Amino acid sequence: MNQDDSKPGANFIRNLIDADQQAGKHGGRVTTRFPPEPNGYLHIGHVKSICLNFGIAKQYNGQCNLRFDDTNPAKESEEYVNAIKDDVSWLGFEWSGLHHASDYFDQLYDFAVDLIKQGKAYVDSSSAEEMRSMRGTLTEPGIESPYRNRTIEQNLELFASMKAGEFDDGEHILRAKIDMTSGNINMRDPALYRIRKISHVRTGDKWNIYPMYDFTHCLSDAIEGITHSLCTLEFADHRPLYDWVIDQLDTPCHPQQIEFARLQLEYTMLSKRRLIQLVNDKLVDGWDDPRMPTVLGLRRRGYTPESLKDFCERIGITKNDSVIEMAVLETCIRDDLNANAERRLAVLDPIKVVITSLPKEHSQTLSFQNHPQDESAGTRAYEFNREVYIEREDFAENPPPKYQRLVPGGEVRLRGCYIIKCTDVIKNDAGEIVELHCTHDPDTLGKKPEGRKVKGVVHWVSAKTSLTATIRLYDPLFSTSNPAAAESFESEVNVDSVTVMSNARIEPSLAQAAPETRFQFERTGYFVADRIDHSQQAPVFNRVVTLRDVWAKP
RNA sequence: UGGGCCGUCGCCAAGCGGUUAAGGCACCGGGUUUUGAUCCCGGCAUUCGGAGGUUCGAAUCCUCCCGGCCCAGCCA
Repeated sequence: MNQDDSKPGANFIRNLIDADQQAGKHGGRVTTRFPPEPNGYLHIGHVKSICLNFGIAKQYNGQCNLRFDDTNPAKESEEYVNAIKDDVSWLGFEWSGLHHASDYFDQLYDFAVDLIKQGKAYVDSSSAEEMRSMRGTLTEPGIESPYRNRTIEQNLELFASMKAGEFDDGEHILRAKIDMTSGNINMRDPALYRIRKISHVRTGDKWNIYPMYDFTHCLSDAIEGITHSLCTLEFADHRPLYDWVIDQLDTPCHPQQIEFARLQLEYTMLSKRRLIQLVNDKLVDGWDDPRMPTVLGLRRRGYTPESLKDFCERIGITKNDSVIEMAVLETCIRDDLNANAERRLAVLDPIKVVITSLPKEHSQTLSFQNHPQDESAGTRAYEFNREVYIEREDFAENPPPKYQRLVPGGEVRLRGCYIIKCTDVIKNDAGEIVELHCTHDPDTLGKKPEGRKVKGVVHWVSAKTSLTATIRLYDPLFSTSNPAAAESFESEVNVDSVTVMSNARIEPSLAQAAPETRFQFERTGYFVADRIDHSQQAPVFNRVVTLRDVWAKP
């Protein structure tokens, strides 16, 4: 429904790039990159960054690379690399170049040697603890390492030996020689290379030393000709170092690092470390659990790429430390599915209704519209019999005020069918309602009843032709709006966040739905055929989101 | 209390010296409706964290103050 090329909203980064374009910076070229570390699955926070980087490249007819920041072999794996590529593709983005920071290890090493030759980097043989104690504190300057004045020749030799594997992890480290008294701790002789005698997914055992983020990222950007290097706010303090490294070395260009605020969403938590914890502690069923804020989780839940992109467009890009309400995300998927999902009937918690005014063998084929606002979606045949199921909560013996569904002696319309009147409530020995007896008004099919108004409309399925299905309903994974702020976020987990309706009844065609097909089950919400568990024999649907419901509001 | 960053409606967010201070979400009405959905129409900041100052004119410039976020990995 949305025209795909609607103008993106203004934000400070686009304003800045407009100014760069105006000034002819980079010859008018715009190149961005999305640079994840392959140490976990992507979540909706990454989607914000992906939409920004790819969106800007598209807007300015530029390029956007996908680059894996794989400089810490201890944490990274191929599994994550593949998952990240799948997620970006599923979102609908195509990267211009696919790179790995490890592709640049040779060049990076040469840059480091260059720095040593300029006297701007040195090998420090202090232990990690010693380094920490010499770094100073937030308010006190650090002190210089006793190894800071080694000669260029000594440094060159030591660094070569580090590379050759002559030392163990932690024995030495390559540091930039900047300023131990800087107010910015990142400038107090930051580490550039550390010894890590473990093999790397892509470079195997070739390297005994691996470059640090601060040395790698800026140079990788420069090597790729990135013009605008967009990252989150916590890297703002690293920008002076980013610029320092590039300024010392002979690089193809000097990208501009620009920081924006990370996404924060209510009732969830976007921290890789903690998401891993949820998975490992089995608080969720995996990275693709429909309650997870991961791309895989949102996908399985039924969110569409379009809805996520719409979400990113709506929340904007700023440096404000803002927290987005869940309602925004839900509105995005409702808007998409309202326009694009076909309607079906399904009863989550069925109760049988016998229409006693109809003969036992009554069978009638009705025609239902697949979409109320879109004729082109067509119609489908829908069978009506003497026995149907309606939602248990659509009948009330003692209705609350303003209840407009079925009550004893009351009338309600079966959606797309007749108006029925409840004549008897059948209970078992325990006093539970097991069945309702109703009569129908034969003169109300496709027309309003004579002389009275019947407000309530209730969805239903035929007892004879409907199929049993499993339908999962979800609530937020956390019971508090800011679980990350809690002492132990795991105690904030909402233990009742999944409700499995295993006796739901669905109209028969639904069993044939391909996995990941989305529908609106009228009056109960938007649902998706589960991409893993759904089959024709055992249909399984997940509720993506409920319909907006003014009546249900607390 | 060192350095960096941020404060515009309940939640986001445009705005960049002259606007009646956009828009979205949420909320509150009202209309249409065989989904209490959708859709439509209307309402919703005389005010921009606070106080001073500059200016004919300030959310936009200056000063001070208040509040919040980030940084002391051989993680990214």
